Amino acid sequence: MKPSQRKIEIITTAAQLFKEKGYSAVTMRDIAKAMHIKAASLYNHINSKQELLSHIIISLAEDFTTGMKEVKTAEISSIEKLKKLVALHVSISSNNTYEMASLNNDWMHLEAELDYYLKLRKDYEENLRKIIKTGIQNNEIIDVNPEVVLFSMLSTLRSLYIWIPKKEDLDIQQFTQDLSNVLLKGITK
Amino acid sequence: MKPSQRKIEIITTAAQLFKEKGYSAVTMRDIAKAMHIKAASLYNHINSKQELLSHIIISLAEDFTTGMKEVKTAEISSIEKLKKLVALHVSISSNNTYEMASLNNDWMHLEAELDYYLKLRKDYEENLRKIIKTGIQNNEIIDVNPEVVLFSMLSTLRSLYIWIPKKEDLDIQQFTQDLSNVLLKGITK
DNA sequence: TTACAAAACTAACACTTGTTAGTTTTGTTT
DNA sequence: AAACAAAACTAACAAGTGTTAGTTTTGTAA
Repeated sequence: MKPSQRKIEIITTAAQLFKEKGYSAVTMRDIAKAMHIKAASLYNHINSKQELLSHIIISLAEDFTTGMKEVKTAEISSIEKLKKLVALHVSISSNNTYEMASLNNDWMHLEAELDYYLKLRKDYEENLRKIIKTGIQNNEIIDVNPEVVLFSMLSTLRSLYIWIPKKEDLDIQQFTQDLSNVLLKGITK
Repeated sequence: MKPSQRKIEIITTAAQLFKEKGYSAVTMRDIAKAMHIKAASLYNHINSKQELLSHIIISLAEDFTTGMKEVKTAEISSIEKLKKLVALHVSISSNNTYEMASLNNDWMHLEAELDYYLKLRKDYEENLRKIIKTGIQNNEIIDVNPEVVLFSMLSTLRSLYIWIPKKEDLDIQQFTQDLSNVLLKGITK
């Protein structure tokens, strides 16, 4: 059973508030007020506050997992794979700026689905690590500690949700290109 | 009047808990329990929960401000300035892994000192932006959107506190060197 | 040993939290 | 107009929140 329209509205409102103050600091009364109803009315549509967080984070995490699966099985070079992952992150982040905040900052407040989330994240990181290591073996990527490359890329990609909405008239395609250049080719002449 | 030893212990304990769950999800009873005392006893040493957060964030932010002031007035190339900033972030982050979490994730819960914090952060970002722009004009840095460079560097540097403690026997000097290479020269051969 | 301050304690406060139960309103279909 | 479900409401709960007041314990200096 997929969520009703009203439930989706509640989840979206919750995500917006979670981005501003974090899951723990947002009360059910805050969410209700933003929707111009009373807190108790929310429970005609949802089961718990936790369910809101869970839906926001898990569906996003699964989007990333799906994207990674496509990239890693593609028959392209390691560098091309990394470029595709940059595009994946820009795409998902620009379409889910609120939800990405929860994914990054509130995952530790997951209860029932914490283990599942952690597995998805670990798998994602290991796939990315493999791509980088293969790239080094292939001589596509410089011979530097792969952990540093992994860390640096992932840090930037995970912060996109903060920056994208700050730039009003952002050309997503141009931005993706620029970011790929900076991340892969560096900034030095 | 500088904080007493016991007050420093409370702040440190608080910072550790804030890193795990965030400011809002940590109660005074949590902090007290971690110190094997009762919550009310904390108030013999501190004035409020807010004071804990404020001390953690503001003193760190001022460290960065001090570091930036030294870098920007140094008579070195733009690239050298960026290298110094990488070293500054690695140094502060590795010595304050708990506190850095609050700086990154809980600044919005500051009350009296929110405006001051925002000013420090804005000034820091503008100084970094200036260094990057000068580097582009100097032909030291490739001609790409400086906002993308700023964003990419800062995202990575701000996430150091997550990664550094995960690597147990990390050679800080080597790591600083590797990170500078990856951020400035890129990863492509 | 007495005196005193530092630092712990117990008890309680006013308020906020997520959530439930039961009821009324709203809107649509017969 | 009658019937029914969807979605709002009021009222309340048990538990947890930061903090205060007043008291007792602990450790140290006279």
